[in-house]
Amino acid sequence: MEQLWAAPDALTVRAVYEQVSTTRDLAYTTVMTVLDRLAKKKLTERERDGKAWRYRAAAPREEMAADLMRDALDRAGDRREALVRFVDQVSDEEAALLREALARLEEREG
Amino acid sequence: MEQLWAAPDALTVRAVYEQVSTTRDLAYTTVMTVLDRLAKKKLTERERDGKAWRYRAAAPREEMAADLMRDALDRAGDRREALVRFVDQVSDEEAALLREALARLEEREG
DNA sequence: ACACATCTACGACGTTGCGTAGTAGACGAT
DNA sequence: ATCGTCTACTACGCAACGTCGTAGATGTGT
Repeated sequence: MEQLWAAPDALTVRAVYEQVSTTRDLAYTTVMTVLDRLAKKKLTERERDGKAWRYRAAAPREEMAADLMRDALDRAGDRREALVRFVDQVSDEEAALLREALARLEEREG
Repeated sequence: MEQLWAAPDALTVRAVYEQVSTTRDLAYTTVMTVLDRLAKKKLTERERDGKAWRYRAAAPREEMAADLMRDALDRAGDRREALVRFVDQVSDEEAALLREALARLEEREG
């Protein structure tokens, strides 16, 4: 159900429901429950808008992916080894992106 | 239950059980079931040894971590963005390890 | 004021994965 | 024959998840 995050931001339940309805046949309440549960898990934030709530992804997809990568790395034991294996798996393009990201980091940190 | 992988390799159920018993109070059959389930999920391989099976981790902890990192990255949408965020989260030491791993990769690939 | 639509809150049900464990059956050793 | 050791199969409780229904509050049109 995470593809709700593909939408821009701060949507009302109704809006998400309409959106989702185009591809899946779900009840309005189902969408609501999911949104609520995600909010409870802090994966989503919500703010009042009159009677209704507006939900917004607490963090973009990319941040979530990064968090998951961190979690995975933390379970590794030998982080060096894990990182080596990771870059081994990665495509050339991704390796280039990684180098780029690291370069940018270095530059920022001085 | 994954800390069974801390052990070296190719252990019989009995051996794993003995090992685990030192820190946790589990039934022999419990260990067996867990091993069996892990085997079904291909996280472990087994080979006959007389009547019994010997189990071996299909991949070391670090490989598993690397796989998880890959999975996370694949769910990112914008991989560049995800990698940037990832290196942002990472400690200095880990960033260094990453650079090292990338350097090694480059060297190997030419 | 009343009916109707729209929301939220809360509970419920089935499925799945997991940790734990018991029982049954096979087989070798004593 | 009886034990001990193994595997295979089944089961139970629990949590998470996807799905949804019902109840109650509140706003809107006539």
